[in-house]
Amino acid sequence: MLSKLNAPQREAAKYLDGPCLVLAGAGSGKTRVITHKIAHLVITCGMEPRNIAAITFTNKAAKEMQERVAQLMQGHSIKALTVCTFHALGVRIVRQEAKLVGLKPQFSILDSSDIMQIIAEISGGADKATLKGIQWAISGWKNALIPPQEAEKLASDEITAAAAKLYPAYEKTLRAYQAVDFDDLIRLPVEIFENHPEALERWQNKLRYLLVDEYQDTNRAQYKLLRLLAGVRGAFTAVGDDDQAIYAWRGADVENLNLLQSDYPKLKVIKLEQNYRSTNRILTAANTLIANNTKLFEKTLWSEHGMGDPIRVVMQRSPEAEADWVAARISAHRFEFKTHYRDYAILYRGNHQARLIEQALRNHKISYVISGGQSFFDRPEIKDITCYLRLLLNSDDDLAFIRAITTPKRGIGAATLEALGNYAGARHISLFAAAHEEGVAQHMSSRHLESVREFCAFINRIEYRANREPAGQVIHDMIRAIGYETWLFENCDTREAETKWSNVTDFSGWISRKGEEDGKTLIETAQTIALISMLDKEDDDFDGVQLATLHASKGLEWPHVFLIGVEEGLLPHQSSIDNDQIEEERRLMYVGVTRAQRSLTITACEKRKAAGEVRTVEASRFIDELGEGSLHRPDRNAPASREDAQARLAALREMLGRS
DNA sequence: ATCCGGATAGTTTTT
DNA sequence: CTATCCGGAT
Repeated sequence: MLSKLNAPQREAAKYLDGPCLVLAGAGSGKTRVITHKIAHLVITCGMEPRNIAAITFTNKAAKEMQERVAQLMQGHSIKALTVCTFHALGVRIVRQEAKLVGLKPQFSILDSSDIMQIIAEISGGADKATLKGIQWAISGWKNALIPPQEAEKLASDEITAAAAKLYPAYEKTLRAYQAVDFDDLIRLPVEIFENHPEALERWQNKLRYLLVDEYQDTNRAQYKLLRLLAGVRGAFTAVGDDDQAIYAWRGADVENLNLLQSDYPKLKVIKLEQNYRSTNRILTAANTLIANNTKLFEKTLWSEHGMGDPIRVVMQRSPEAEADWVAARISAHRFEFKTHYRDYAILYRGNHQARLIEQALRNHKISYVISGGQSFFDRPEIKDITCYLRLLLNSDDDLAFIRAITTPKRGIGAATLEALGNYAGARHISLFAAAHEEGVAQHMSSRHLESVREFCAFINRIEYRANREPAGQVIHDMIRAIGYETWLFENCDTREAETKWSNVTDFSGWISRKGEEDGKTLIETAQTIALISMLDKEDDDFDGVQLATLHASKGLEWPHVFLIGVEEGLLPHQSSIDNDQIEEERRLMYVGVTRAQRSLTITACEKRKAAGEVRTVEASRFIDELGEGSLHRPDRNAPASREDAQARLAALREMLGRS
């Protein structure tokens, strides 16, 4: 079973005598260790899959893990195995134990735009930046398990003071809507387990072995949850890499690595240093770079892939020249080495850098894909539909009620909703419930009340069907009944409406399929969508150069990587220089460098526009920190090398051939 | 509802 | 400086 692992990997997969921390360097096969450990637990140790949970941070990682376990354990049913994100596990816990925290099992999960809306309402019209700051502060407190009373003491500036003041009202509003935010999905399980030992025991008994991926990204609340679930037995394996901790700014606490050691003195620490991804030249540079950080655990990556080519460091005059150079180089390189566009990635510090690159790639007729961007579920047309689903699940969800009842327009306007809202507020009930009461008739015209009640009756009818009939049929009928398609084409220009409508049909088709696969009703299917960020319709076979921020590149790899804008002020970013956060920036650089399998090209500009004026900028200190021995710095003024000349000729030929 | 002008910020982002 | 966002005015 474990024969395909190297020695430390095998040790990590087999070790079951207590808590285990696997320090898995970049490209060292951490997913392999996790999947093999699961297989080992089930096949060799006879453990039930239902008692094992593997926890990841992203849906993508969860999905990959699931596929790889399935592949590894063909012939074993792993249906009951838990492979999900922290938040998905949180949802399961809170849904099952909902009444312990005063929620109904079908509570709504609000996304960040819903939350902005709530904060805007309870703060009584602050500007957008302030709203964001407040949301940020409250989220931070929740992730650090700081209750409202304590938050007040911690408030240091105007915004955090405002946030602390609004925190209780914010919580109250969420509860009134029978809703939770993402942070609650971690915080509430912790609260449940701390206050209800019997619930904790139930879950400890169910999840007897835990595997945590990307452990360095955990925040306080997540660590607490892990510790509660693992209990005194400490039956868990945490896999992570302190050198790839790049999310401190959103609450991830590398200190959790230290805590693991102090909380579990018997912690077994296993290092994975053999890399299966990159050439030794790249690894040496990465090792040399990261040695500049003060470190908890020393690691030295090595591989059997030979020395490889030196890292190419190229200076350009301007960001425009840089973008053009990279595009030209990829074009030539692909032609010369008969590679595919998908073998290349261009990585950068900030999203704005993608613009020039996109332009240059278009000029060179190079196809590309940008990772990140707006998630499918954030699109307005999809939110319109999901609000109907939220309302079907939870009629107390006033945000969903308002959006659904006004989209498409059905003659219910602000005045009617305000009257309904006032009545509901006075009686401490939801808008939906208020519409059903007799008393509300005195606050609005019968014509308006009639429309509201008609809408509610419609929702009730759909809800009845959503609990019984196949998901696909009900959602299809619902979308048709509300006249969404017609409304789209009346309110957008044709092109836009077509795109939006196609997104809606994609969505409804996806719900259909999902419902069919799991043999579930619309109600049951709808419960699972809040946490899914993308429809997995990423075409793996699309041949395009990958554009990604360094953050988004973590966990991915490409044969040829271009790291652009490697300048003081950008990478490391100026604000990180100012705030003494160079080490995190260095880890970001480290992540970028270790994405490359065969070749790495680093570019920097001599001049860059900042705040309007063109400034002379310096190459990043991180370039020097890679070690001169790993680098090749072609002199811009020297005659082009034979290789370069050939490449250029090849590119030229290709362009001529195409046009 | 829609358009225009002024103000404002211009890291990283998943769930 | 410039893109975006918000608010005010039509």
